[in-house]
Amino acid sequence: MLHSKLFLKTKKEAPSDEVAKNAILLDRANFIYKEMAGVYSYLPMGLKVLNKIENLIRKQMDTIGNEITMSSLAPKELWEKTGRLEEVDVLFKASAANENSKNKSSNEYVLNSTHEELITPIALEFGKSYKDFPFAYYQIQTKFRNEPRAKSGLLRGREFRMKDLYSFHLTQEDFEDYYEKAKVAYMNFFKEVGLGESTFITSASGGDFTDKLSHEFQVVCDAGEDIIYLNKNSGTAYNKEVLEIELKNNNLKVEDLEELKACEVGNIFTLEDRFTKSFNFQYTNVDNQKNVVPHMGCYGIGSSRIMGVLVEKFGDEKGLVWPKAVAPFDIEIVSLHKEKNDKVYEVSKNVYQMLNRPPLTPPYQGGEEYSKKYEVLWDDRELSAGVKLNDADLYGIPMQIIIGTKNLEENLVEIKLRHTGEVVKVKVEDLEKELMSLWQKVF
RNA sequence: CGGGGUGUAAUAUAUUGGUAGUAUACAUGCUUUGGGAGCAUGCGGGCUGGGUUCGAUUCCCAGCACCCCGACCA
Repeated sequence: MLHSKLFLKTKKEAPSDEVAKNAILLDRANFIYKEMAGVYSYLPMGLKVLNKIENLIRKQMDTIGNEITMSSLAPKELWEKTGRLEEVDVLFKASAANENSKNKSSNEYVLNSTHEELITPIALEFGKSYKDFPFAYYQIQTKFRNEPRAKSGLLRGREFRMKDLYSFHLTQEDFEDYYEKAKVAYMNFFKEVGLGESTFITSASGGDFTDKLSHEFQVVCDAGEDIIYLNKNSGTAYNKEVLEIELKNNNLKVEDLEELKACEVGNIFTLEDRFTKSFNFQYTNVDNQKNVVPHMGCYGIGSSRIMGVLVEKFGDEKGLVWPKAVAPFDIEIVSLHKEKNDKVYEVSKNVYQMLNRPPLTPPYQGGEEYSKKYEVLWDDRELSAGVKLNDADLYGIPMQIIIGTKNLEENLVEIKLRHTGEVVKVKVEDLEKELMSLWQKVF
């Protein structure tokens, strides 16, 4: 991708109305655009990051469920049926009533904050026989919650991206087995996205539905709103709200645990028959008897929140720093050319053509030749060196190849690793080889 | 939802009860190119409503928006 084709203009100054690191850096770098409190649009590079995060989620979820997309808008009757229309006070309700319009429809809708009300009627169509079970569906979608207090950039929004998966089972044993599989898939994802070492599964209260199984996935992060207690010996952690019980159950003292600030990036919990009952979701068993499906589980990951957490954890004073698994590009060529026909420009162009490959698309498998190449952003703008070097640091692309007149006189270019600041000078003809070994060092 | 703070140009800000200034960005021209270049010219501004006043961007009140703390977080 040529930088000149990207539609953006970075900002030198932080926005006056933001304090959160993720909000400031993502705004300055033009990854996101603020529409209102807790509501952001995603600009080209921000969308690339979000998509990469969500594709990593897909990769894991495809091992335990089928992807679908449900509607954002729901008829309010579905929510009435479960009694949650008035119960959930973060619910956005929409009305089609418009006195000035010829369309006299006055239907009322819900902008879904979660999709139990949608998935259960869908599942009911297909889960007719005991032979159909178990099964699971997931989606990655925009959610709407009228948070009383949206805050901290992408960390707590009123409109945000989330993966939600729902599973249906006939026995407790089968449900628990699946629940553990989901945990594994979740931790695999957190490892891949660059948060493996700082993500902990914490037991938590079951919310409004049940006091049974419920777990949160907490990333240790100063910007987080939650407090977790980590048992360093066992590697297990507890949520503040269940601390007392867990201390008792595990025969521990508070002093044995480390208190840490954390941000909840995922949760999984037991719904039992809370929703299958509401919709009278019945299946036929082997004896030709009808029963309500007894076990349903719900599993969420906040993909846009993860983007914010990554910035909070890895961003530095110069700007964003992305793990290579989700960076908008693998490499940025910072081309300090004077004009579009000088030597620096020509060398940059050759390097770009040598290294660049188009973005991977599903199923995300390139050939061997393909795997030796990279997604490259070439800063081909005719701007001063300082602007380009600072922008490159701000974007946080893992590797920079800096090509300028001085080094080129000795046939050298620089490779800079963004996350360590390490700079290596290499001969132009050795560039491809050096890149391959340095790429391994990028986190 | 309770408490606190802030609303001036696309962005960041200054000043003032009487003609609103600077920087960035943007446009044009020339000079520049290894860490946010220089000169010149140009474009562009007081959240909304009410009150006080001869006169309000400034003072007062209300609303709205945004940020922070708390409550909340299905």
